[in-house]
Amino acid sequence: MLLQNTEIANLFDEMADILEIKGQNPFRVRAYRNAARSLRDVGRDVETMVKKGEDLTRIPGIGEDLAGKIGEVVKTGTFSSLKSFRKRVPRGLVELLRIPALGPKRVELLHHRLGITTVAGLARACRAKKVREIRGLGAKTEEKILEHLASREKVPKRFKLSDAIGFADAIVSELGKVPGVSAVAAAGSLRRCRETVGDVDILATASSAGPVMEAFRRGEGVRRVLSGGPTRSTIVLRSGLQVDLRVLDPESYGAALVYFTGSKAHNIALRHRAMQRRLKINEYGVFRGKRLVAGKTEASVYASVGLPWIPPELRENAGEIEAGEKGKLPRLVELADLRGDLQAHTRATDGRNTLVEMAEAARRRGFEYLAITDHSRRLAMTRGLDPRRLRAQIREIERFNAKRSGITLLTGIEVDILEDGRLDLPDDVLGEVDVVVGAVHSHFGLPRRRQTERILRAMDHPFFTILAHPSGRLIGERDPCDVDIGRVLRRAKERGCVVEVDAQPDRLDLLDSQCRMAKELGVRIAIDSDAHSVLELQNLRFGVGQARRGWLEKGDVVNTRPLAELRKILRATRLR
DNA sequence: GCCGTTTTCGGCCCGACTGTTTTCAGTCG
Repeated sequence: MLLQNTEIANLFDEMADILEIKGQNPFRVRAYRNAARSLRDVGRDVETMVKKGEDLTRIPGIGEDLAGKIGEVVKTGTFSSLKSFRKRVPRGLVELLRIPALGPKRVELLHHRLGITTVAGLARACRAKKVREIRGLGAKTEEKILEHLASREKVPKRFKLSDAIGFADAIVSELGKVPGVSAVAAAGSLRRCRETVGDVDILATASSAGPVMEAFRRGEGVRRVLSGGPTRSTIVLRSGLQVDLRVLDPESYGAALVYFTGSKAHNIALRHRAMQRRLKINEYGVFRGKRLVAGKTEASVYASVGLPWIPPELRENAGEIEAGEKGKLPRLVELADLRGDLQAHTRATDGRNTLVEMAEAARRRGFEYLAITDHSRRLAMTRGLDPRRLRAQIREIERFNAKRSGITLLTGIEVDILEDGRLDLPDDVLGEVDVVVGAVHSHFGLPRRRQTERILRAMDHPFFTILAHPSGRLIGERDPCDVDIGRVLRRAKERGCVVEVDAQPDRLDLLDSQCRMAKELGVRIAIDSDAHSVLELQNLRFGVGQARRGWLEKGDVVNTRPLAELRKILRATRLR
């Protein structure tokens, strides 16, 4: 759905890179970058908008000119001014911009003075110590480039949210013990619950910055210190994760938290509002002239520009500011709202705990219900259930529920959606369980039309309850299937079935933008752990984060309902 | 190249750190 947007955004980013290297008007460069970001965030397919003749200039950052260029891309796959600029700038130069310490000025310098046009050429020049001879560059820069080129294969570019949170929590807890520290918190994309995190930003307030900076740079697991000033330091952990620490005055804490939580686009929009009110926002506070007027808390910063506090997950400049202005911010779903979980596995297939262990872990979490949804026979490597074994499990669950142990198990199955859209078990046995979770586990590469029809057909099955991990992506490993998610969600609405946010940290599927689309369509959502062990019930926090990024409220999520109400919803999904 | 309670021209977010400089440009977030 939004593939086309991303492709156009990539072309605009490339144009911005080229213009930057050519030393063009920086504001023109920024216009392309803003437009690219806007396209990625807009949540509507611009290709469709173009074909329907809709007005693209209503998208923020898109004016007459760029609207025309988008039209050109939809028609031809590219736009003519990009093509002519590409001829004037060797393609390799754009790649050089990705190297730390190299920006447009230095790339142009390297090109102009040393004739460098490729990464390989740059590496040769560095080894021959030619780069340090250029005025404005030096030996340190040369070494930094070589070091980066040597290590860039080894280090993953972005970290999964769950991994980054682990590292961040450890550092926050260590820094909290340093004498004189009054507050420590992780900000950045981690706080916004982005599915992956490029680096971690940590803020601290302290009576004196020295000791906390010292503790940070000497901390456990620090591979190297990239920079270290009196108020800011950057380190790289052995895992390759980069972490920034900023130490501030308590009076600035809220302003700094806003600033370093981002997103960048959200902050820019806030500063625009501040400018209109003749205020200035920076990481130290909100200022009228030189006078500090707010900044101790986040709420004070937002209040200074006439807004309520905005939850971090919404801070993407994707409508949250307008919603805040009108008092229409969503009351986002919270982890504590969940009363149960509708996808979990046991040792019957590929889970690591028994049905009773899973039930007790869910009860300890305070859950009222848990659906047991092991795999179906098609997934042979998990020893998927055939009708006989599924019926045996149903009996086992009935016996468990008869004991009234403080939690109710729902019977279920995660049934494979076959290549042609049929389900992997016969209708009669599917009719015997409470929850039929349909999932694609094979033929991920079908062309869009067939993949979409396959899922639609499966959802039309009379006993279909929940569509599991609809895109099938595995973060960093497998791209999403080519599915028309808009069609799938519209059908789910008509059909009355539920669509899942799978909370596994490498799935987080539905994607955030798709959650928002689902909400707008009024599709019912389940946030499921997809736990394969008792520990993995904790995944739910990531699913809730994803749902919050998609603006979902308690009322949108079926497993916030008490059991009796949930049962009604489940029964209503059955077409016979 | 975008945008508008500063409205069709003239602005455009802003501060920290590094490396190279000898007072600052470039990069980064």
